[in-house]
Amino acid sequence: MAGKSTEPNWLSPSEMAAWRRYIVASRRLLDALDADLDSEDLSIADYEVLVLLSEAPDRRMRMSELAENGLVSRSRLSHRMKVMEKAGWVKRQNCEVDKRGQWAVMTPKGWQAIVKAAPIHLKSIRTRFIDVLSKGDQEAIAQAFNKIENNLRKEIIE
Amino acid sequence: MAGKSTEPNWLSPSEMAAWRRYIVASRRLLDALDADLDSEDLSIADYEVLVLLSEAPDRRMRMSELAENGLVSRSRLSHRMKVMEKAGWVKRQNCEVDKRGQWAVMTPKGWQAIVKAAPIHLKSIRTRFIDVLSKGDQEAIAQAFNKIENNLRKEIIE
DNA sequence: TCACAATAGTTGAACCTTCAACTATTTGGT
DNA sequence: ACCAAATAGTTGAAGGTTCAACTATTGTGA
Repeated sequence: MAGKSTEPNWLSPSEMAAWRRYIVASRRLLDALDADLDSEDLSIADYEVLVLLSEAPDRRMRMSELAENGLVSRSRLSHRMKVMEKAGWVKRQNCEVDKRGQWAVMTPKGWQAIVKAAPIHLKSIRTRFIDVLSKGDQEAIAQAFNKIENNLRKEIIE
Repeated sequence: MAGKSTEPNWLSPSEMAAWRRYIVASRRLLDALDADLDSEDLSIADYEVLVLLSEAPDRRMRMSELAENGLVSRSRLSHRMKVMEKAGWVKRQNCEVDKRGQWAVMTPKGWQAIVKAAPIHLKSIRTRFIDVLSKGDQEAIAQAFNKIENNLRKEIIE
């Protein structure tokens, strides 16, 4: 541990390359995926909420569980839910077991929306991500981001 | 090309793993990096604008060039600039050569802000990304995301 | 030179997200 | 049983982003 903690420990050129390419390409990629869903009037965020509900038993989930699995704040989900409810994709129901709670329930219309959007989004992921990469690339990414996530998770616990 | 175009071409488990880990870890990573800059009252977006300016000749750049290099819309940059100008980090100057144009100029205060924030952000990138990965991981990421970006770029031209 | 298209940049409105404060209910300790 | 703390969820305000419309200037071709 030589050197003052305030001295920047600059990235080497190859480290910088990895970081920069990751950041720049990721931003473009996400923008493209979002744009691909424009035709369905869905954002990626809303799409993901619908996917989570579609996979849940009875296509419903408690608000807080949905927020956690979707990696969004409760507040954000609450606001979003109001919009999605108005669009007719979901509705909310009181939870009998825990009277503080709410169920987020997917409606038939929500199901239709996701069934219609899924092939588009899937194709989008394929053409922009999966099909561009070799099997080896994919494995390397899975492994690398697994490490990154474990490392982040570790920090929360400490 | 067998099958109707509307039939989802589902991802295989290993493809899904690569995609999911990438998306989930990326979101967490970006959140963590943003949180690390909270102490400096900077968002990553603003930090990046300041870095671009700090590296430019005379620490100034035309608005449209700044927008393009920073991967943000002109409108967004314009709005952001107003806030950053109020914070004293940048100022705007008329461009004599092109009278439609504006220079975004970094102020000494802006320079100080970035000098102070850089070690923090760098350390953040190191501990959460670079140092977690092997040299091989880093190379694989650089290569993979290079492919992704080239593929995206290709599409724009077509 | 004139007219028309393209470019630089800004603006306001609509929309989305964050943050802190709030209500209501449940849990845990004594 | 009681009370304090924790949890579920919502809300409004403040701030950020997007979108389309707008002004001003520059480039281009006849």
